[in-house]
Amino acid sequence: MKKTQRNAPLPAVGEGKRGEQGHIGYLLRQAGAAHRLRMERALTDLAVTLPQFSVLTMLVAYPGASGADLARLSLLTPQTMSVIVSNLERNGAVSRRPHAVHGRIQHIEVTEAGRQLLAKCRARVISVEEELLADISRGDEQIIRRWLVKVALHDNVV
Amino acid sequence: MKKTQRNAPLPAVGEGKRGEQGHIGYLLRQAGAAHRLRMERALTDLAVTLPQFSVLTMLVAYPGASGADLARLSLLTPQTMSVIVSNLERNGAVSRRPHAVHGRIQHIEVTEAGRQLLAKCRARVISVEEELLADISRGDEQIIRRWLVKVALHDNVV
DNA sequence: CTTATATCAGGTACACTGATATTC
DNA sequence: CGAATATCAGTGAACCTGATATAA
Repeated sequence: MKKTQRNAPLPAVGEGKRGEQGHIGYLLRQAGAAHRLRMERALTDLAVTLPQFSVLTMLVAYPGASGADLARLSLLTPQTMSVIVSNLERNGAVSRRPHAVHGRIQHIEVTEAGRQLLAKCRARVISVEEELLADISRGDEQIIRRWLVKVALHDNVV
Repeated sequence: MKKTQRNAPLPAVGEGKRGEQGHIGYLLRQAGAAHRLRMERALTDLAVTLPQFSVLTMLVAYPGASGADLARLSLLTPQTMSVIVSNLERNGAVSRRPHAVHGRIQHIEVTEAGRQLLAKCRARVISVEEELLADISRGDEQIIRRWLVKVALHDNVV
């Protein structure tokens, strides 16, 4: 009668009562959380956190961005971004350099060690990312991509 | 809250060089982060964090789940989940109750105050969630939903 | 004087590992 | 004993608000 309840795992996201038809925000949250956790675990060996990986990636796309720039891109406060950048700097992945002419601004740049680190991160992460699109048709992929961009942008303003 | 803006901003997610065709993981990360931030800000007045909201939601779906159950559902360690539940308990939103028969297990239940709090959270969050599907056709919505569930589940096993 | 930038100081919630106790 | 559960202790990265200093 009372079998072990420990081996009776609760149904997860897509298996519950409302399942696939549940709140879209719930589904996005679960998907984002699952992906984030897989990413974090793929990067633990390299002692790189996901925010750090994200900042490194942004810095390669926009070399010499300032802390304020990065904060705006990530929708974070300058103070929070400063912590992340400081941790990267402590690990030798980036360096701060004062703006040539204009006063307070600090350019942030990826060091050579940082580039190598980023390359390693990408190698670790590639299989995780490939899984995201496994068995998805090109047409569906475009629909999903457009939606993700729309969600990401939506209200940078507000 | 937050302060930003004003200076020539860098192009964001969908506007960059690769834009919509960038790494799908990057797009998912940005979309998830943007949604998470909007949610957090919608909930700040209620002093509820997103992990707390998520746990409350799960507890309503699976009343009396244990900390270990919740940890498995969220892909977190039992210790981490214990912290989140403790914070909810401190705020009177949930209560722990020892299992009638079996020893160590603690059932966690949403209190009446917790239910009311959750209702308020949902009211705050509803507009954020509605935006997610604005201008999305029913057909595309189904494609997106299926993909999100697939991403969320994917490797609960591994 | 106003705005943008950076940074210091302080605090909280999450997330991890490791160790311990209890129960089945 | 081993497996599952809960919890204590400690650490760290990330997030916030508020205050301060500097520069355009």
